[in-house]
Amino acid sequence: MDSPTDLFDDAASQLHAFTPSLCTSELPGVPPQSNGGRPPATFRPPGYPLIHHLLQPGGAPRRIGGQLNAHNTNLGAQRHLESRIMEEVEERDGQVDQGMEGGEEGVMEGEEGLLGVKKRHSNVALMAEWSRDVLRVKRMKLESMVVRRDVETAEGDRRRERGREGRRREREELKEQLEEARERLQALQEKVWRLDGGEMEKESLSLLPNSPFSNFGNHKRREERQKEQEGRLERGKGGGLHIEGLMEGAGVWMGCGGLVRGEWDGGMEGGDEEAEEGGQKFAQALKLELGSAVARVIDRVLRFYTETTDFTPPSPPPSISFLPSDTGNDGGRERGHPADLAAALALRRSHDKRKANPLLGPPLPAHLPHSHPNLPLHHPSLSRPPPPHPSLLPPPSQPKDPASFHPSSSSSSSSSFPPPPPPPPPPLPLPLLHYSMQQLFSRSLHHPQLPHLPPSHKDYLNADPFLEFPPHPSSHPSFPPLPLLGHLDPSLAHHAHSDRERERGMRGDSGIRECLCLLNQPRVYSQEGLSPCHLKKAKLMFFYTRYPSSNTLKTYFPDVKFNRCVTSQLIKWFSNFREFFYIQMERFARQAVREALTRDNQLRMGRDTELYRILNMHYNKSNVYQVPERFIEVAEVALREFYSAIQTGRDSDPCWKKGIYKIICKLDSPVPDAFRLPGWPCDSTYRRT
DNA sequence: GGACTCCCTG
DNA sequence: CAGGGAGTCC
Repeated sequence: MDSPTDLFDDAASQLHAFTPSLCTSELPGVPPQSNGGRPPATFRPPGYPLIHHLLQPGGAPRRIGGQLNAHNTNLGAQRHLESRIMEEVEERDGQVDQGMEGGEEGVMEGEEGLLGVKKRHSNVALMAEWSRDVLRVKRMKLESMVVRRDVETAEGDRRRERGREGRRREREELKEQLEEARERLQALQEKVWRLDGGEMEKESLSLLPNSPFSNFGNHKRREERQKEQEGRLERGKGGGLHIEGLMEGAGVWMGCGGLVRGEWDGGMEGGDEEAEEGGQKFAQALKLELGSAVARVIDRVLRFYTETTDFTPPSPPPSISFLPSDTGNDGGRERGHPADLAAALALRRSHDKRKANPLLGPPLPAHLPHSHPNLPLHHPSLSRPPPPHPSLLPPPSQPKDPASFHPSSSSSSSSSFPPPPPPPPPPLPLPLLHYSMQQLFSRSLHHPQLPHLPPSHKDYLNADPFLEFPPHPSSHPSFPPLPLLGHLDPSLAHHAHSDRERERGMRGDSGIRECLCLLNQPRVYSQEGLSPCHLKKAKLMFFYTRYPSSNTLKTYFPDVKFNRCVTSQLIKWFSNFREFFYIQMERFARQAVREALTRDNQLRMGRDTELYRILNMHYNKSNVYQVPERFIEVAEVALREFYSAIQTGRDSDPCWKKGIYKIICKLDSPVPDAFRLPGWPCDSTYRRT
């Protein structure tokens, strides 16, 4: 963690372990056990994970941060711009010659134009966008250079014959084309800026005259500017860093510039073999330089925010800090450590972008008591075997139990409703630098330090006996996120952790854990009303408790400011849940009576039954929470009670359901502690990412 | 009387 | 899912 490159690498690796795209379902054909539910190593190899795509021969325009959230209005325009830029590069394939040298100069100056804008633009989010734009331009340049080298090699013989005169003509044509391209780029840039809210200063467009395809030559001017920039960077260290310093000081192209002027140019001036050799050298050096330069940029930006946040909190309580003060001397845990920040940034970003996405990874009840002490296993009116009833201990993974109760069991549709497959994982938001920085920091400031956690919130960081993993965590959508595991059950976390450690080259994740710890802390400001997220949580809670007390509700909705209205609304919700539950039970029980399904196993609610599907659809619509076995047991009890009452004619009594209600209300089980987490399950922090 | 629940209705 | 009436329990 000494060099910025290492730092960047480490942060990226940590991000890797928590990125939402790391879902096997997104990568068909990839054995889950081999990658732990994450993409194959080729997706982002160690070394420069985030810039790997930059170094692909074909440019591999896989946009790391391409998946912006829906409310980012720049997304479309930026993607468009990017693709157009790539087209520009491809258009020049086979045409680019030494004239590009001037184009490179244009890149440099274009960057400076960008940087000049950044200096005036304090918006953090935009800065991040800018940084990506800069990187994109650089990538484009890299690709054009590689393409140029290939073209040079292929056309070497021909060029030898044509001689210098032909090249001169080519160069002139190129200039024209480049000029044309420059204008198109300008138009695209203007579009982007307009989308940015139009608050860019006119000067921001200074990029355009200095675009990558103009201003041939003029090295001297550039060097002077570099010196000037370095000077500014030094000054910035004294009085607060400027964004320009971050970017310029990274010296992304300084090393390459030397190569361009030296070996590359020399090769071009000399023989063709020399040119080829120089080109290869240049390409190699370019790769290396680009990798480290990007790392430096990231590092500087992160460092910038680390330092900036030291003095910019709007009204932070005295005790507030990003990380606990007693986290030891681990470098990765240092307050505001860039790696930590990078990880947290990505988490916050994914959080912000996937508010509406389904949760992933809630627990299953582990060590679940398979028979409740008050569980009515056998109704006297039913000619069933005495308890323990075998149907209350169903094999959880029965693919298809022909004897299971199917609501429309007479039809072939009875088993045609397996639980729908989990929805595809949300797109991968990976960029490190965006408005999420602001989100992260503003939110972090609202989080008290860990030591200030109220006892009740420290408790739920402990192991939870009702947490359980699916048989194949790596491939199951309910696999909880590592941080949650770590908080809830260290032993469970260990298993997942070890896999991730292997993948990440045995790097520690203490830093990211701290960040997640931070994000998991309760909000200082309670919410007045109930949100759809609360409704979602309430529905999932129904899997465990049908009759929660108001105190229980208060416990499990810590981020809600309770008043009479909110309390009664929550209670009303559960009343509605029960109503739906009982209606379904009665409905399917009556159907069973009609079809004379008297055998025990015909009154079961397997996971492949219609009844299960309906209940799952109602309480777990996104189907990303595995219905706990306990709930299935309770539902089966209710089903049998209804069946028994109907079969024996007790349903003629107006109060015939009351006995059933009384039985069911005794079957409540504890709600997993994960439900106590504020923001759960909607907060992406708690999802498998 | 307050809290809670069920039932009905929209 | 919410509103409201009616019933029950403490």
